[in-house]
This record gives sequence, C-alpha cells and structure tokens, in this order.
Amino acid sequence: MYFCNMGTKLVDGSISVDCWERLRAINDTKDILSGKWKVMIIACLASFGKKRYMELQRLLAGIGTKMLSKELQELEINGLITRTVMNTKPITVEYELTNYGHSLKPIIDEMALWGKSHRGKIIDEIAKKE
Amino acid sequence: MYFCNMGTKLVDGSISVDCWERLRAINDTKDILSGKWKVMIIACLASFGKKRYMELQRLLAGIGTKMLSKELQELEINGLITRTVMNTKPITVEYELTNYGHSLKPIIDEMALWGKSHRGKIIDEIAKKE
DNA sequence: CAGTATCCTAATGGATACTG
DNA sequence: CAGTATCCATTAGGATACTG
Repeated sequence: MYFCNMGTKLVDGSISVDCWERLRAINDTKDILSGKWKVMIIACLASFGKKRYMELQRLLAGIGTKMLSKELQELEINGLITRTVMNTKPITVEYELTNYGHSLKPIIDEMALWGKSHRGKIIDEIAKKE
Repeated sequence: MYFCNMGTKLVDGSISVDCWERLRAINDTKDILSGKWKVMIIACLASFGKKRYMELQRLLAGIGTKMLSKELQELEINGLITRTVMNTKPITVEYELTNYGHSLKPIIDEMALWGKSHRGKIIDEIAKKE
C-alpha cells in the first residue's frame, strides 16, 4: 500500500512503487511532448536534419510564428534541440536535434508504425462497409 | 516534389511521399492519444487489467467524472477498450483493453523507458549543480 | 455505482501587425 | 529572416449537482 501522487493530488492506491513510477514516467514523457506541434517538429528535424525557422514553418503547414517560436523554445529548454544563430545578413537561425533529442526516436518510430497500421485498419473497415 | 497536407492546409513541400506519410502517421497516433488522461488510462488498463469506472477514477488521482467518461468513450469509439455493463445492483461497468488497445504497448513502453531515464537525467543535473 | 448536465475558468492556439 | 506583441476565438478541462 503506497501513496500515489500523479501530478498534484495524493491518493491512497494499492499499487506498487514500480508500477507507480512507470505511470509517472509515461506522464513525464507525455508532458515533454505536449503541445500541438512538438512531436511533429522533432520528427521533421529527425528526418530532415538541420532546418531553419522558415523551413520548419513551411514543413509544418499551418503553424504560426507564435506557436513555432514557443514550441521551439520549450524543446530547447528541455535539451532536445539546439538553436544556432548564423552569421548571415539578415540573420538566419538553424535548429537541430541534439543527441538527447534523437533519444526520442524509438517513441516516434513506434508512433509512426502504429499510426500507419491504424490508418490501414480504418481504410479496411470502410472498404468492408461498402 | 509533392503536396503536403498535414491536416487542413496544403503546402508545396519538397518531401517524399514516404516521408509525408510517416509524418501523417505520427500525427494520427498523436490524435488518438490526445487528451490529458488517455495515455494514462491505457497504461492503467494495461497494467491492472479489467477495471471498473470507480477504480479507474481512484487510480487516476484527480480526474473528474466528466473527463473520465469522455476519454473512455473516445477510447471505446477507437476500438481500444471495451465497456461491459455487469449484471449487478447497482450496475457496475468494467473497462478493458482490447487486443487492438494492447497494440499500443510498444509506444507506452518506450514512453515509460524514456520518461524514466529523463527523470534520472534531471536528477543528475540537479545533483551536479549542488 | 456510473454516469449526465451545467457552469465556469484557464489554457491553447490562430491571425495579424510590428521590429531588429 | 526570425522572431515578439497583441488581441481574439475556441477548446480543454475542473467543480458541482443531479439521475437511473
């Protein structure tokens, strides 16, 4: 019998410490990857390597400057990407995944895998209905 | 040169179809797992097996009835969990991961793994500063 | 017990204009 | 080019009361 604190509140739960730590870890990862664009930014940088601000904005069709800046800053704070101001005129800025950022690859890969098969499943189901 | 439609807008992007489909798949998965509690619900059902509504609410410290119902419904719609009304008085309801729900295990596992090591890294960094 | 319904707040995120 | 600042709309989500 242990106390389970998932975020803010305390709850008396009869789950093991191991299990609770696992759930907390999952939650931590979720928080790091929160926001509408973060996963996609990481995936883009993983696929395409170094990218400038503008290039990212073009890849992430629909993202505005505010969100792009915000999400990039949060990723940088968490050590997942680097921001390099280039010595050009006017200045350009390059964003790149850090090694630590690359450590998210297994998660992204699994998400890509599942998402692909999921879409296949949906399409199959639609086909059967017709 | 292909057109990249990530959600609603069209963008002229010079990325390959494969790459674009991969990004779309990642996005799809992200959508399915959206919301504050969905990942945690899945992880709980994966760890503990069948759970009743009340039990889930206790495990997910802090969740309210509205959110729990909503997230469970969305998971059910997507075929990730089953909802079984038991023949008791008063009625009880059991939620359980489907086989399809279990197919998310690799993602959850990778998230647990990364989150655990991430917390370790943060703790190390704090320790070094002191 | 397992929810719905309602109300309300906080947070998210988009559009636009502007700046070094 | 790479952002900030501002305003605004939408949504997510929490608290509470209520129902079969």
